[in-house]
Amino acid sequence: MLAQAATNSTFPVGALSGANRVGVSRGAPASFSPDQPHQVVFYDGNQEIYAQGERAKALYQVEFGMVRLYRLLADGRRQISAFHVAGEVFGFEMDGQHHFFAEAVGRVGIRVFRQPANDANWRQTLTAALAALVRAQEHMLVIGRQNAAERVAAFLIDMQERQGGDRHIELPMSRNDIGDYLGLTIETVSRMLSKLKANGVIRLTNARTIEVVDEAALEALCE
Amino acid sequence: MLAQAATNSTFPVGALSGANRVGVSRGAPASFSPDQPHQVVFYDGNQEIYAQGERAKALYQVEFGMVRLYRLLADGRRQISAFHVAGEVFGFEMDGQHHFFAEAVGRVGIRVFRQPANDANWRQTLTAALAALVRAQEHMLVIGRQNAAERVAAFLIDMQERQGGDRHIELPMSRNDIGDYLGLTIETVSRMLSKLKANGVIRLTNARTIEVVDEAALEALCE
DNA sequence: CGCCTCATTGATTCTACTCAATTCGGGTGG
DNA sequence: CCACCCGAATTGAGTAGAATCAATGAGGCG
Repeated sequence: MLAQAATNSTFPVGALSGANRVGVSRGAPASFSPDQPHQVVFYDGNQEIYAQGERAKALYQVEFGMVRLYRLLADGRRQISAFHVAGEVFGFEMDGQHHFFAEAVGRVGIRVFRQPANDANWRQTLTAALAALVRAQEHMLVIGRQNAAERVAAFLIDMQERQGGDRHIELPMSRNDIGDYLGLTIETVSRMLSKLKANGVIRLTNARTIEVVDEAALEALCE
Repeated sequence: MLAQAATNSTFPVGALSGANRVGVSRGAPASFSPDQPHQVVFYDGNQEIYAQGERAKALYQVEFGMVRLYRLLADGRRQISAFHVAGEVFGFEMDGQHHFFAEAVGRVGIRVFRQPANDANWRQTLTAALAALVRAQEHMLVIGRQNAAERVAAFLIDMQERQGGDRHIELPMSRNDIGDYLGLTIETVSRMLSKLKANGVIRLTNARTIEVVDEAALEALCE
């Protein structure tokens, strides 16, 4: 498990705000701190946080870094349903079981809340769950009805917003992850990024660092 | 709005159970009845229950019939994020606003709960929200990573389970709805159904009534 | 320095979309 | 009752877009 260390600082709210492109303010919970001693656990990149089918025993809040949630088909096809960044809560269960895999994308710090949803923290839990639900439903629109270029553009804008709106975006995840999130192959993701670059919409400092040059053009791609 | 009539019967729990194909028991709430006088409202087919951006003022539980939730892109492309059947709760809001459209598929009865989530009903609300979340995440796997045949097969199995597992399935929605749910065109949906029919997997009594002949073959398509 | 993984680019294939033409079924009115 | 009409569904032909297969390039690390 490799779970290391444990601090107990007050939760620093991630500086994540701003409305997304379809006019929904993301509503990450301002804080999430049930009255219990909780701890921060660290994971290295690609480490498993929990597995599908595993007995759920806690909720998790990202402290720093990024987490991916995904499911697999029998033949190995993978769909990443969400990336979670600082401040976001994940690990909701139904029937006491996790229905997805959760893994660290890079090194990540996770605050663990071992007590289940109860009368004291229900509101925070519900708020976090609804945020995840709205996000999931919005993502369905992207993967169900947008073409490759639009998906990549939507992804970049989403990442940009979640990193504070700066023109320089850091992509902690691989092309493979992006593909599995957008329902595309890694080649198509790469091609679309190259096209955006060729059209002067973005600049690729390196494979994992992107600068948005023409934000309007990027947004236009999202309809 | 056309909202008609109002009864006040005790809620009859829909006979909806059974694990879905990926081993998740669907967890529709056994009941949902905050201690308030609530009423059943009836809608005709294609009537709007609420609109995107509309101020949210209630939660809704399907009494009978079917409801579709969807979003639109600027150019009219539509993604249906969920169909809801008897017993299921929808209409969760964030920031006091609905983020989706809700419409009756055919004639439908809806129990309306006007009071917001509170200390008395938080558990039921959370359970319903988590059920919707798990469903949404599972549907992402279908539209993100499965081909047309697999999507249609998954849809049929899902409908079958939600109607009690009988071999005879009633599809209250149009091919257009199915397409917008699965991220396919109506022609592709039709072709896949024809292919399943040609292969002896299903029988089409009429366009809206399907009999599952070879359940194993259907499930095999879902991986 | 060389290896290994990740990313990019190219050539080709194939799935699902688009456009178009029937067909089917349900409802209406003569 | 039957003919007609209209929207929904099916079927067909051709095309476009993303997947696949394959080769090359760029970093990062021992």
